[in-house]
Amino acid sequence: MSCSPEKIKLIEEIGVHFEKTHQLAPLAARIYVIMILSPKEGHTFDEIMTITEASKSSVSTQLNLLLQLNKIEYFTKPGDRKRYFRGNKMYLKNTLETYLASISEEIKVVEKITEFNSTYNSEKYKKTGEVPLLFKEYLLRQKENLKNTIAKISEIQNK
Amino acid sequence: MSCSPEKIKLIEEIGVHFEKTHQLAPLAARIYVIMILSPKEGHTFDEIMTITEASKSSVSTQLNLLLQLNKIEYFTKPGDRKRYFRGNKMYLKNTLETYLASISEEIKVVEKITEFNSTYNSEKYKKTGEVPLLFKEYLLRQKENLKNTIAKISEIQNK
DNA sequence: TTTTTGGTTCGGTAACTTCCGAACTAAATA
DNA sequence: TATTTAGTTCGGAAGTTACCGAACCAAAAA
Repeated sequence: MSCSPEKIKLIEEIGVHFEKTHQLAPLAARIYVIMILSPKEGHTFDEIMTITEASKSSVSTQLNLLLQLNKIEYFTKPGDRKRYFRGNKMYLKNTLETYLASISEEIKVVEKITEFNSTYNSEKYKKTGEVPLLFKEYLLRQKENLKNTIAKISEIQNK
Repeated sequence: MSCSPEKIKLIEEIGVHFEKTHQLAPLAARIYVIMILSPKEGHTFDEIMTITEASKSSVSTQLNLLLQLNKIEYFTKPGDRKRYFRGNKMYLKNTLETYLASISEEIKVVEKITEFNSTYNSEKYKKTGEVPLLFKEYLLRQKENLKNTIAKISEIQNK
């Protein structure tokens, strides 16, 4: 059940990326990558320990965190006490929904900034006013793009 | 030169947001917000110390970091040794360019994941293949959206 | 009933981040 | 020439994060 050198390399590489994009601890990010790069049969707790070379307690904590965040899921087999972990089937949709939430946040922030500047720094705002507007329009287009994509994915996954 | 309660509230509120979205230390994030919410005349080193209630050394370090990151700039007045700090006129454009870089990164990551899964987990990939494709299309549309917005902003700012 | 399996929980620690104070510097002023 | 101004730089303290080992627990197996 050990990993090919190629997979090990990807786990580290994409792991670093996921630390920032998903705001996860290094170990959690690596586990998440393993789940995404693994077949539907999933991995057991022990396999994850071996692949990550991390301790039992750390694996337990981070697995439970990922479960709670809905990034991974597990299934069991009859007459087998072990849990088999894999990426949540909805993980890309969940990712997009997280993006949607943060875009909405960002739109609010931009609105607060432009509102403040247009009332308290009006002479500054007059000169640069168009740029914040273009920025906001960009954010709104992106929000639409996200909503449409989420809708399309829902359509596929609910059929 | 002290701040209105409204501005103080915004500095903290948007500051927390900027810590994550711009990957800045708390103090750096707050200084950046101050710059964005301030008139074109900018603020001096001492004013920033008073508003943030931070030490000289911390303000110095974080100001230089923000300058290096091109998020803020300063100007001087003849016969006045002080520097006047303000948000970089290009800060929204710079923000979008950072977004563009990370989108391009993300596209690469998604490509690596789908490539790996389609060769090593082909049976898994067959069932979920459409979703990663939609995801990638979403990223490409977003990249276009970003590039167009950056172009529009450049047009305004270079005129 | 004892042991093994498949974990969880807790206390601590090592490493990293963030900030501060004190000493320093270079230019301007007295 | 001495002092003030406008910062910079360095060593370290305090707080936070990420991980580990050891003790623990509940269910199943021996």
